Amino acid sequence: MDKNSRILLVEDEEALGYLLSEYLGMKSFTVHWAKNGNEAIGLLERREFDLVLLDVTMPVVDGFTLAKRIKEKYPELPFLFLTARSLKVDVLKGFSLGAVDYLKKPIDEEELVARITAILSRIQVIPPDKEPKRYLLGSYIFDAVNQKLVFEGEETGLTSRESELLQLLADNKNNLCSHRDILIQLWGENDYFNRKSLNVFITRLRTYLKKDRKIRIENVHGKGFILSLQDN
Amino acid sequence: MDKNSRILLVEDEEALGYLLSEYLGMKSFTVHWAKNGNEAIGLLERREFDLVLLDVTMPVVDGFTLAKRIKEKYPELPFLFLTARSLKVDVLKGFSLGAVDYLKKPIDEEELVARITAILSRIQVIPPDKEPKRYLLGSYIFDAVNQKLVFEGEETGLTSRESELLQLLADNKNNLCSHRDILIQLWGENDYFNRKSLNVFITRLRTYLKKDRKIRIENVHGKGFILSLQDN
DNA sequence: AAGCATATTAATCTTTCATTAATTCTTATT
DNA sequence: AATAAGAATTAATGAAAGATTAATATGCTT
Repeated sequence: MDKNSRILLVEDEEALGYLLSEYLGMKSFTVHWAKNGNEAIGLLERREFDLVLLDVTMPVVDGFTLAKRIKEKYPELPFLFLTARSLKVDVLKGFSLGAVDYLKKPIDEEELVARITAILSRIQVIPPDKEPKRYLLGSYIFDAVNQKLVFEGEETGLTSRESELLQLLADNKNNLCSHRDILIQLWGENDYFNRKSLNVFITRLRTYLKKDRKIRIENVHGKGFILSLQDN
Repeated sequence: MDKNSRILLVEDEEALGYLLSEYLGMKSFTVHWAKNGNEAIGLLERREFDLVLLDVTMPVVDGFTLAKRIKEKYPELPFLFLTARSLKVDVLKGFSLGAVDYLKKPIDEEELVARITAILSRIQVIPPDKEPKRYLLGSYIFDAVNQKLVFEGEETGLTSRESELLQLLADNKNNLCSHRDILIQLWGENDYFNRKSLNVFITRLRTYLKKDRKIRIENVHGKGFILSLQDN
């Protein structure tokens, strides 16, 4: 129905993933392509989607497991499977997990678009009042949805990138976030230039956070960053 | 929800029609079997259904034609095709007529049930929640029903759009309303021009609201707007 | 059909922000 | 200590988004 719907594509095969994201992009959907389940989970945490397109056979976190998690955390978010596993038990399992559709590869692209469109047009457009997601970071309160950082009542607006990055770090508080994961999650690609860009954002977050010494962003040389919070 | 749902089956083949109505009946759906398009039309007028299962190839009134009539007269009633015609053009035609699904014969009965169940479970029960019609916005009182904004006894009439927009923002006071949600909610579509239009209205609301500094419409770059109210 | 209120489109100007670049500072390795 | 790679910092840039004002179109009411 409404163009510009945001689709999360979870597909580990390079070729098919590329093909689909290009094709759907052409059809004026906004596509984010996660190459594995963990990437998908991260993206779901910090971006909004209207629909998820799931492969079943994937390493690490398979599609069924991912579907289960989606159903738990985002019960209103429609997802559908696109898979080579056409066994009846798999189909039934897919639907029993709450899938809206179960498509068998190879799928005709036009039919895929028709089915996606059919699904989206049946969705209620009532914005699901997303609760402000807040993190307690020392004396700071970080509101990820509204992109605000509050220190003693004084609030600072964050840009989208700043906010996404801080959220990713906060979700892994006191744990290492590798360059690689950060770049894949937020930039979609892990290359030299994006890494430079990441450094700039780290610096900016540090300046925002320097009012409370208990919280800081540490660097692990050659590995990544840790948002470390000293308790006491 | 899904149990005991009323299904209208439109199928001219005796054998398949019998089989399906028996099977679906066993699964505790209430099935009415129409053997041709005219019968179906008659039944639709006399009874209520939750879903229609349509064959395409039928004498007199074919499935596509029937689908068109259903869409016109009962736009909310979901229908799906079950047919031997698996040509791509037919599939696309089916969806373009508003079908929820398009199944190719022969279909596994269990899968059919799974798909029907999936469709029925997505039928939206729109909660008739009563919106508050009067809002306190700092020193302003906003009366959404009468589209009035009152500041120290002095009232300003708002236009419908202005009022709708302010109400949406007020319902999400201190929380981000994305462009997307605003546009879809108020304009029905999220495109370049409507977005420009939205900007104009934001400007207007801001001029109305500038008598009280505690209330203001903030912009979150690339995301949307926040009606922010400073307490105290 | 004229006149008014309202909504949309257009045109112009301003601001924001991610990225790139340039430079200095750190750390690890030899 | 010398070197190279990684990291931090600051500033510059250009494209996109937003704000504002004005002009046009749409639709009612009389």
